[in-house]
Amino acid sequence: MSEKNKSLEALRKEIDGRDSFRPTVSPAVIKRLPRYFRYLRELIRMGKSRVSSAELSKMMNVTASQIRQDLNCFGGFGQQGYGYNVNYLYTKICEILGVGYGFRVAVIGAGNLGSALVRSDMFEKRGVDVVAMFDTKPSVIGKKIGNVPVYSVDVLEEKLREFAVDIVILTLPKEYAVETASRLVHTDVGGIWNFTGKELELGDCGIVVENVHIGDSLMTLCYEVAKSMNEKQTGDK
Amino acid sequence: MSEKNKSLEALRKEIDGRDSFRPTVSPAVIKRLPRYFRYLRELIRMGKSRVSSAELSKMMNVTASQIRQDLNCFGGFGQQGYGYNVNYLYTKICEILGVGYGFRVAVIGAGNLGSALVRSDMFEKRGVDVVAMFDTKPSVIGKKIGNVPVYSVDVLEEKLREFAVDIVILTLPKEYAVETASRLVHTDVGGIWNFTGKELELGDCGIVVENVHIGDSLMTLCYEVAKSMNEKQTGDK
DNA sequence: TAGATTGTTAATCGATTAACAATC
DNA sequence: TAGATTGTTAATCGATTAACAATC
Repeated sequence: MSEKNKSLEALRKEIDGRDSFRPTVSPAVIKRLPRYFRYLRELIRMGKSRVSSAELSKMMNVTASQIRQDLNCFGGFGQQGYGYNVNYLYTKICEILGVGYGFRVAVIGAGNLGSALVRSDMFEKRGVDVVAMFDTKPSVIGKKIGNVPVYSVDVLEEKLREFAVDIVILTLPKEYAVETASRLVHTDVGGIWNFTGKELELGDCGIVVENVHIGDSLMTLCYEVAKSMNEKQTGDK
Repeated sequence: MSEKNKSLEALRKEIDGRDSFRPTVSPAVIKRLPRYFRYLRELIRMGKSRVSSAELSKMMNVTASQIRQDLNCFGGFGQQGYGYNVNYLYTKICEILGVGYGFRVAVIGAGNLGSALVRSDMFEKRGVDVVAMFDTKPSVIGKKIGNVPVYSVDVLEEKLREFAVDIVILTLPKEYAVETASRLVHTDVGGIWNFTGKELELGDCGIVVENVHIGDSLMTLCYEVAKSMNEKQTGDK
């Protein structure tokens, strides 16, 4: 952090009376953070220890200006004349994103999608532990899916408490989305990763919701493909 | 379409010499179209035949202004004093997005994710046909996964031609992403829905790419959860 | 006709880019 | 020191919202 930032921070503390402080960062920036995370991992894998915003911008196909602007929202992670230390920057991005915070997740719905997610390396890569799954089907209850035990949804609240679950992943049919979410409101769960297709609006109940619609991405692709076919046909572009 | 728009369209044709014309619509609008698609379906399911931008805005948690602005990018689908006819609007959105165009897709990589996608109702809902899967594992080649036959990647080009595949879904390990994509460049495939984690940059080869990173969405959720925990702890907000 | 609601323009807001002084 | 590259401000660009005239 630069000297200037330090004094600004000090000033803020006086006004604010708090030590820990996360400045409000624009949603556009936050949505880009995981991408930095991925590319920094890649750089580490490649054995690079140093990177400039110009290099990174070429890799990521964005402007160097945007990279510097984005990173600066969280502090001065670079050094003039040198660039960014890859490992340090990676550590910082991890801190910001809560990687290695040890978040504990449970999956409700042990169907195709839920099972596929659990069997992937997605969670491990991000320092997130999958501790339990839940389903209603007797044939899966008591079994394990990729090392994760499956419980009956009847014991949901109990097990969530037992495992100190932070985040719940909903991969059950959309019909059950709302009732399940309302059960979660009375637990200590802090976030819902919602694949049900039913967009949840939990208001100000202390649970953060991320609604996922994979199909939307397919549709925008279809739009682009249709457009490109049209252009080819009409000899355009 | 209003009278005014009609004459503008006529004027454009003169300048332009073409009949079919898709105006350039901003990416922000395009990304919102699938959401309109979903909510219109919901309205149809509910038996509503008419909706105003104000009603829809309440349902979708966006401004009525945005809805009118968005829809108008593609033509005047509404009627002053009345609102929008749900079925007509749905038809139009479907046309724009290529739903019912009969896109044919193939999945390369019959692992957990590929299988889960194929077994979901996502494609059916959007009028997309899954015609083939490909893998290298002898144990799955020749089998069917949810009605879809699995072929060896050795016969990829041949089968893509045979089935007239428009879009390929990549659900194989990221190591094979680039080599597989380069094979696709020499086929008639128009789009790639890429789940490999390796971001593909195919440049101007006529193939549209949509890179999907589900994990990114998990990470932004983690960010928000961490922030919210912090705020609770510091008694903030 | 009166009421309602769109289509559309103009105003605002936010996000990106360019530029350069600060500084390592 | 000179060269490189950040941090940061100012300029530009794009997207959203507000407002209202057009019109069903």
